[in-house]
Amino acid sequence: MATISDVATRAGVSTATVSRALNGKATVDPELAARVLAAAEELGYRPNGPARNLRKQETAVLALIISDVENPFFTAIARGVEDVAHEAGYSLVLCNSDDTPEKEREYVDVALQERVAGVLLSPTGNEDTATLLARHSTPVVAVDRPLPERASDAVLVDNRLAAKHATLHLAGQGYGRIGCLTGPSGVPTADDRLTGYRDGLRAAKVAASSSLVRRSRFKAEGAQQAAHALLTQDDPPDALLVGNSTMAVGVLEALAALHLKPGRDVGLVAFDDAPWTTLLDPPLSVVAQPAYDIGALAARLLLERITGERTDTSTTTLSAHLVVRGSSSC
Amino acid sequence: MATISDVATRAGVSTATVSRALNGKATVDPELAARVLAAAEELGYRPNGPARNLRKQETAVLALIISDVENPFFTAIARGVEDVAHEAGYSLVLCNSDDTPEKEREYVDVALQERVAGVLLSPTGNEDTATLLARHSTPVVAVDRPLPERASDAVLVDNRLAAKHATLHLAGQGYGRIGCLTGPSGVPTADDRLTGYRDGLRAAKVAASSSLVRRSRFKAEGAQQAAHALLTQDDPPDALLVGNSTMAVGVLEALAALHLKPGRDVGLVAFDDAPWTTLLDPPLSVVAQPAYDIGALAARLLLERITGERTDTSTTTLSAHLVVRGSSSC
DNA sequence: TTGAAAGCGCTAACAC
DNA sequence: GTGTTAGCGCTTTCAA
Repeated sequence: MATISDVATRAGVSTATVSRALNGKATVDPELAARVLAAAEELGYRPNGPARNLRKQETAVLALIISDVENPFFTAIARGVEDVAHEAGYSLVLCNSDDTPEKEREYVDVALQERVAGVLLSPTGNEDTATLLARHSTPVVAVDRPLPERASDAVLVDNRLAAKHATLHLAGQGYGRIGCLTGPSGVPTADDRLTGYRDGLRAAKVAASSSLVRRSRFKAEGAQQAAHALLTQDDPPDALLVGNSTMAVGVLEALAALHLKPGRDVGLVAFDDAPWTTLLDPPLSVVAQPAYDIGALAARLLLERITGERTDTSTTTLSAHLVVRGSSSC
Repeated sequence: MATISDVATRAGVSTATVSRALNGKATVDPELAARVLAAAEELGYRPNGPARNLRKQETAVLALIISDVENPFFTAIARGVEDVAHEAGYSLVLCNSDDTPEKEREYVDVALQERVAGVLLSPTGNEDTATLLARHSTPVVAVDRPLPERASDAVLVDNRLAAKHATLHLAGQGYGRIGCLTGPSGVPTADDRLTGYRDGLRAAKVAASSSLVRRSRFKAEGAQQAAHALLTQDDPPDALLVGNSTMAVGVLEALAALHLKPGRDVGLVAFDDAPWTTLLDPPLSVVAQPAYDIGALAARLLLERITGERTDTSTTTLSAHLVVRGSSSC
């Protein structure tokens, strides 16, 4: 593959001039610049990224570490990040941590090695990855979940408030035994939603009971089992606040298997809007999170920090909004 | 950030020894190796990726260029690719081409610049990106769609046959005016599905009519409009083969707006299985594609080519299978 | 405005 | 088994 000196030879100039011409530096004779451009074109020259990165001690790459690209919520975030990154001339390395501290740690290591310009991290709650990044002074923005014990930029959603609103809504619809199916303990979003749910019960003066709360991974399968257990126990809930749209699939399957109809038999509100929620009968009430915006904003913050435009740390909390549909009214 | 010579100094050895020790070369005195490891650990040393990449003239990075990560089919592919890549110690750069030749071209340029080890490409049908890659002898594997006019590795799905089967199934269920809603002209998967649909009509001896065929982007919105137009015209179809699950959302919305029920009023089969398809009433019949496997296999092929284990080009065509549910029987 | 030359951090000959 | 050294391809002083 052609190098900068091949181009220089062909254009009859030095490599310095080629570099300057190709990078659009002002101080280059137009005629020489044209010759350089032509030579580069003829040779199909592409600057060697690693060489440039080494020399400049910086790369135009961001890393996005999320739990799972197959989760539509994270996909939307990824899309937001990618759009902004691409716009700014940055590439995006995608990493699935599967919510395991080991994989997260491994990916942070890769990011550090490759000297990525910055990292967007939806942390598992594992402390050392954050300190690791800090030690190497790589800019980080926490996405969807805060970084434990460390002041860093973060773009979050007010899950607690959203869960409270959703719970109040269910109570207002006349459901009296409202349950909650949330994600694993220790995952901030899961915990916040549970706390918000309890806030809601309290505000609505509805009795809380630990038998109405279940946790599972943020996946359909676990949620299905948990929902089944919840609905077949003594004194089952008559409504359910569900942790995300993937879990909602499991819950809806469990309901169908028990011949229970959403809304009529069991009131339902799930976190995350998804295109298919309106197709159900009845359509699913949801807490819609601005996932794309989270990603786009986080990427913008990260870029600002990378370029040094901003040095103070900021936590932005976006709000989610309740979309009431048929599944939450008897 | 600590460099290899910092580690060398601290361990009291040369940089060569550090390099050897850290890369697990056999010929290093165990005691020295231990000292090196300790020094590296103490300094929080991370080898400089760009420097190593420059020196070795290779990177452990793959690029995945797909039309849209928000499409669950591509997401599943991405996940398959990432799992295999990660297993082999490779990172993955994610690129959304939005099915535009310009963005695709742009991303191929980036991949070339960064000297990625290989590219997984779901091409728009634009010829020059393929030749570009070939000119620079970067290994490529085409994913989901073949590379135009060029012998390269490819992992495809037999869309034509699958579409034929689906159409035959609809005909067998007694639908007599079967329509087809597929993707943009020129996108091979869209065209193949249309061809297969026509194969099916012919085999079933059902009359074909161009008024029963519509195209739109592989998105819900376009599909909704197209479906609406199709269903409100004179002599509307009584069944529809739909191009993918995203389009299916649009079609189902259009049906609901017209108070038409899938199955009873309009038979429906859509490409791509999705978790929510079983939640509908009636559940949606689909053509399930092995998306994760496509990604995983493509990544494996690419890695084999990168390492030189394989030099002959191969085209693997996986088959999709029809999953009959309620939406395709009156 | 242009060129010569140093050097980013690493690995791989090569010499010892 | 270990050290010395060249050089990957680029950008950026520094001189001219």
